[in-house]
Amino acid sequence: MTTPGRGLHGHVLDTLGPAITAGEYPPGSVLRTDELAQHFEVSRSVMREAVRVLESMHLVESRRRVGVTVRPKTEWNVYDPQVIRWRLAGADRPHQLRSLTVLRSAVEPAAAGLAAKHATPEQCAELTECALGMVANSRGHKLEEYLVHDVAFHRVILAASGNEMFARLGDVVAEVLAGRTHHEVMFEDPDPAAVTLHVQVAEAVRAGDEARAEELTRQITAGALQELDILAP
Amino acid sequence: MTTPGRGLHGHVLDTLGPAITAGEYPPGSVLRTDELAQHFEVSRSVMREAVRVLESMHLVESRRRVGVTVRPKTEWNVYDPQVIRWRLAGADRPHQLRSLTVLRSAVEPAAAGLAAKHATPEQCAELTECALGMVANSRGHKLEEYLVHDVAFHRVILAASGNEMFARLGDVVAEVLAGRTHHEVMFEDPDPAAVTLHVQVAEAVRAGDEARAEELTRQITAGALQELDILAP
DNA sequence: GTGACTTATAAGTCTGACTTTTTGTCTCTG
DNA sequence: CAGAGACAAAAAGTCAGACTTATAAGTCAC
Repeated sequence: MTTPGRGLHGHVLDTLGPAITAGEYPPGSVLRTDELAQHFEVSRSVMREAVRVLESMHLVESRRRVGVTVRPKTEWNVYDPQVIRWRLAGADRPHQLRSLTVLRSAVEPAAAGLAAKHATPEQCAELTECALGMVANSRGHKLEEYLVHDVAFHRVILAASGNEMFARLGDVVAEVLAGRTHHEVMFEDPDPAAVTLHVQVAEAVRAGDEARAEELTRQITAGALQELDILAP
Repeated sequence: MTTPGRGLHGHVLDTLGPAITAGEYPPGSVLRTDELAQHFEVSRSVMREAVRVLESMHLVESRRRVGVTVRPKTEWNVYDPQVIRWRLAGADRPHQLRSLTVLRSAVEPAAAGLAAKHATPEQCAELTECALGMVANSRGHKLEEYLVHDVAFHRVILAASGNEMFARLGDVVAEVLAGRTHHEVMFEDPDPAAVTLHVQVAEAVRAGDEARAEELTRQITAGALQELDILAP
């Protein structure tokens, strides 16, 4: 996670960003730099820096004589980790979680397949270690410990794929998994079948069995999707 | 494409961004705001805005008493369209194209499957229109016209999936397809088999045949991957 | 060598004046 | 009355300079 509030402009972003991504300002809304600066009690320079950042995320557009206009949702940089975090913290958290889970379902099987081809011995070892950690914490309401190993497992898979675009989705997957454990209904121990699947994926990757690693991971993500459908049909 | 050079800080970014993403400044390199401002002949306020943007892309980190340090590649926001564009324009263009093509291969089949479920009649119509446009321009060195329809086709698929994360990859796919036509070896007419596949995908989506749309799209992206392997084994 | 103190440094912040672009309006003319 | 052109106002953009703050690094006593 990046350091939040590193400076005044960071504080402004921590308020404005969530507000915009939450849809508090409908698309086309016009903000004025000076007014915002007054409202947040910062200088115009600081406010301008904040606006520049929002602009780089395509959340707003700054035009002379007009002001800072909010862009429609369809133009936002929805892959920006900061934007993802803001949206996960806001009202459309469920919708965002669903989008990300669908993305996961597409990416992770492919990543697992590549990992079976490219994973280093170290990564294989790490993978089995994570899987064992999941097994060890799969019973007795040790959800937090389980989560740590689950996140680590998927991070290793994504990194071992050798594709940097996949690797950078590690944070996203972490958010989704953490969200599931912390905010959704997850009082019970994790599904034993899912735990077994993770162990098997680790085996398949170690064995270099591309097709099997992909298929098993597909089953894992299918489970995650199913879980969503049960919670919010 | 976003408007380039919208203001002085934009011009600075157009130079600094490509330089950093091209690896001209190795990770850990320290830049100083004042020096940069002098070098680009802009005021410090402008330079600071540019640095803030680079910081939001995780390309650099600004710390007091130290300066602006370049972050390692692994921390960059590689999904930022701007970063993608910079890297595609630079030296590791081939590497970047490969990464994006692999991402495509994971995402597009899934998107096509969802599109078969969710596409509106209008989107289906648009899709067949695009496919027909591809057929019409598949012979006689009309590569530009073909590209336009090809890009439109994949954009519609991604949008029709109903998943906003998928939809926002439209620009990425457009870049990849354009790159293939413009910069890689592509003197001949497109592969007739690929053209046929597109027509069939349009049919499958219209028919609501999820599995078939997914499988056919998988064949399309597999072809794109194979193409890469031929060009750069 | 270790710890506390000092200092130099570069980012961070604020302010006020000035410039530039753009849009809405107003008028002039056909 | 409509269209073209001139005008004025508004808001972002730019700049320069002074000041503050955090902190890495060096210094000195112990």
